[in-house]
Amino acid sequence: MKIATFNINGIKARIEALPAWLNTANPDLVCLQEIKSVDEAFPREVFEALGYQVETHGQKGFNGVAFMSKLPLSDIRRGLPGDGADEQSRWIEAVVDAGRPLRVCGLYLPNGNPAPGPKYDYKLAWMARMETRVRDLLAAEESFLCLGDCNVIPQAMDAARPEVWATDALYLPETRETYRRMLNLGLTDAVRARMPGPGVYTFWDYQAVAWERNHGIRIDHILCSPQVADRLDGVGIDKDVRGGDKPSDHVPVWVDIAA
DNA sequence: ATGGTCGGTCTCCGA
Repeated sequence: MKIATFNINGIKARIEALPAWLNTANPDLVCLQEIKSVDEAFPREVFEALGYQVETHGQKGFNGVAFMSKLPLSDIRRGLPGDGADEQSRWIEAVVDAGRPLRVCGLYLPNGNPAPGPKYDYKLAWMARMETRVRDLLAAEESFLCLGDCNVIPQAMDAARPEVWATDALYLPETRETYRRMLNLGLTDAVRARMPGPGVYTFWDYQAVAWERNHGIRIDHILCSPQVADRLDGVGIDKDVRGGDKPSDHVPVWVDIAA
């Protein structure tokens, strides 16, 4: 079973590149971030025609997450628990039925810049809520994945030029400590486990010819529960997508899970 | 050399 994450940076802008990648990569399930669309305006027919069930959790203008799945989904939940006043669409969760149930959490962790400030406070509070959800799922001993744009550069080796990110919300010590504490509960970073760095990136800025100079960072992550880590058959980063026509600034990251 | 690029949108804000 192939499960992927892809920050598409706008569904309207990616209406050609996303189907092209789906046809080539053929994932069973993909978690999308930054759909930048309300649910009613999402062009679901395009993807249903390719055999995908589409489940969106959008909002106007910014953010927004979604699932596209060729396998049946159940228990679909929208929104990260823990703050009823949070109106940002950054979390979607479902159980995918592939012989045995696997819970999939698609996430778009807040960017947090500028730091310090209210946006950084929101990032840290959001991470605390995510940790609570992860603790609950671990306690239940469920098979689950958390995957998406985590907006965290875990280590210096995950940036081509770490010095540039020294004061950035994606790399501040408190960001990395908070993220690491969550992983240390028992989650496996699938890409790091199978692709030891340095030089493994998932994002290249549109600015400053970052792609041409390979000035990338690794911020799109797939975190596996212990039960899923045992079934990890392969991981990949579809880096070539960044060099295609009208690319997103992120590329797809995927895992292959044994049946 | 304090710039540069995208996407979505009440032409600036978020990344």
